[in-house]
Amino acid sequence: MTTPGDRPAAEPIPPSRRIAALLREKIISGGYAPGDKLPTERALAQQHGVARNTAAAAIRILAGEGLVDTHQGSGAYVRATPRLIRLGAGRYARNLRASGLSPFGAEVTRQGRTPRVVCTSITRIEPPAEVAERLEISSRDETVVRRENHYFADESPMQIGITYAPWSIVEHSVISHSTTLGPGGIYARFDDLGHSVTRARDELSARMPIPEELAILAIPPGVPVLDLRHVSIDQNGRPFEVSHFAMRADHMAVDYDVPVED
Amino acid sequence: MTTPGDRPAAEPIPPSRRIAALLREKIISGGYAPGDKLPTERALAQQHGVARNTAAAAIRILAGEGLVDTHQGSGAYVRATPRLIRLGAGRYARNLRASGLSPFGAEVTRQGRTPRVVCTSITRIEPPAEVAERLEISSRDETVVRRENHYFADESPMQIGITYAPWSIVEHSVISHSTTLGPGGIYARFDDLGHSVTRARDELSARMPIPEELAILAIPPGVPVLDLRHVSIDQNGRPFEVSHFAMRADHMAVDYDVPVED
DNA sequence: TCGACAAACTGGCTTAAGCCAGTTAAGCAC
DNA sequence: GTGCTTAACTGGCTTAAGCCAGTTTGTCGA
Repeated sequence: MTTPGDRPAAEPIPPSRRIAALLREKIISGGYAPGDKLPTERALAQQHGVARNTAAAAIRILAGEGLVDTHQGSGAYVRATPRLIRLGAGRYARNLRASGLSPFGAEVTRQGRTPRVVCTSITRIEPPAEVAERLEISSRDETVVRRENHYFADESPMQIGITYAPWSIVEHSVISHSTTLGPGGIYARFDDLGHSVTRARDELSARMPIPEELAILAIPPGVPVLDLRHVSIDQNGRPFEVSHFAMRADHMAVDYDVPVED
Repeated sequence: MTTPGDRPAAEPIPPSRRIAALLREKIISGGYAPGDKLPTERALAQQHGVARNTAAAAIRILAGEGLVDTHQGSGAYVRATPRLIRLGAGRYARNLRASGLSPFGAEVTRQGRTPRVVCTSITRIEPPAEVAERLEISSRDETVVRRENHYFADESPMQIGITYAPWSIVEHSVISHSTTLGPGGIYARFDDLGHSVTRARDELSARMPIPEELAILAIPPGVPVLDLRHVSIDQNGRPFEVSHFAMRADHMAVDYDVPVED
C-alpha cells in the first residue's frame, strides 16, 4: 500500500547486497587496491551490525563477480587483474609455424613466462555430432582422432584444447598416436599430409566452467571460460580439423584481424 | 595423520556440493529436462537429511553455474538453452549494409524474432585512454563522440554497444547528434564521410557482468558477458571508429572466417 | 462460469551458534 | 640466530529457527 506522492517503491536493498555494493565501490574506485585484504567476515559483521553469515554472503557476492579471491584461514583479497595472454590475429599463419613456436607459446614467451603444453590423451572415437558436421563427414562412416591438450603458463593451467581430425587423413601421421608432433606443431604435420590451413572459421562464446574444466583449469569462482570452436579449411576448401578450446577468460583473450569484403 | 596404505585423502565432499553434484548429474544426463522444476529447498533438505540452508546452498551452486533459474515463490527450474544469436563472419560486409539491416537485426529477423536497437545517449567526451590509443589520437587534443546503443530481441536486452568516433570525422554527420542514422546504419554514414571499413580488428574476452550491465541486460546469475572490442580500419589503413560490446554470453556468439596468410 | 479471496507454498534473506581446516604469528627451545 | 610448537585467527560449511514477498491453488460467492 502506497500513499499518493510516494516514490515508486525505492525498494530496500538487503544488507548483504548493500555491504557488497559498498565494498565493490571501494574496490572499483581504488580504495582497495588489487591484492589488498578486505576486512574479515567477523569484522565486517561487527562494523555493519549484522551476523557473520550476512557478511560472508556479501563477500560471496563479490567472489561470484570475480572481484575477490578468498583464502581459507587467511582472508579475502581484491583480485589482481592478471596479464592477458592474447592469441594474436596471425596465429594460424605459416611463418609462425616456421619459428617452431605455437601461438600460445609465442605469446607466453614474449611475456617472459614459460609455456608448457601437454597432450593428455589421444583416442580414436566416433565423432560427436557437432564435430562430424563441421568436418563434413558422417559420424557413422568415419572415425576421428581426438587429442586433448592442456596449456600452461608458468605451471598455471590456462586452456584446454581438444582437436579432432578424420582418421582417414591422419592415420599414418604422428598426429594419430604421438604426444609429440615435432617442429611446427600440428599444422606443420597437416602441411606434410597435403592439407594447408587456408581459411579458419572460429565461433566464440562464453559460459561458466563445467566441473571437469574447473578441476583441470583450477578456475576460481566468478571466472567464465571463453569457448572457441575452430575449423581449419585447406587449400581445396575442405575442412580437415576442428578444435574446441576452453580458455580461462580472466587470463586469455583472442584477437582477429579480418579483411572486409564488399 | 595417515597410516601407510591410505588412499591419498579422498577428501570428503561437503553435503551442499554433494547434493549439487547429484542434481547437476541429473540435469546433464537429461533426468531433469530444460524447464523442469527441481525439488523445493525444503523437500531436498528432507530427502538428504540436511538443513534447508544446505539445500539452498546446493541450488545456489547450480545457479552460479548457469544451470538453474530460481523464481521466488515458485521454484528452481533447469535453464533452457536459448537460441543463439550468431553474429556472422560477414557482418561488416558492404553488401549487408545495402540490405538496410544491421548484422544483429538480420540474424534476429532470420530467427523469426523482432530486433530493436535504441540509442540511449550521444555525448561528446574526451576519449578514455584505451579508446584514444586504438583510434591513434591523443586524448588531450581531440574529443570523440560516444554513442551508446542497447540491442533487443523480442524486447529482451541482448547486448550493449558503445561506439566512439573522432569528432573531427563525424562533426558534420548525423553520427554526432542523431539517434537515427538512416539506411545502412552507421557504416553507411561513414562511407558517406569517405571512410569505408576495409579491415576490422576485434579483441574478445569474457567476464562476469558489472552491476550496470546487470541492470541493463537483466542477466540472471551465472551468465557471463562476452566482451568485444572492435576497431574499424578504412581504405587508408587508418582507424576511424572503435566499439565496445558487452553481450549476454548465453544468448550470443560471434563468428569469424579469416583467410590465413603465409 | 468466472472472479475474488485466502491459504498454502516457495525462494530470499537473516540471525545465532558452532565445528572444522587452513594460515599466521608469537614464543620457546636449542 | 634457527627451527619447532602452539595459540589465535580466518574462511568453509552446517544447523535450526524465523520473517518476508512472490506464486500457486483451492474455495467460495455472485
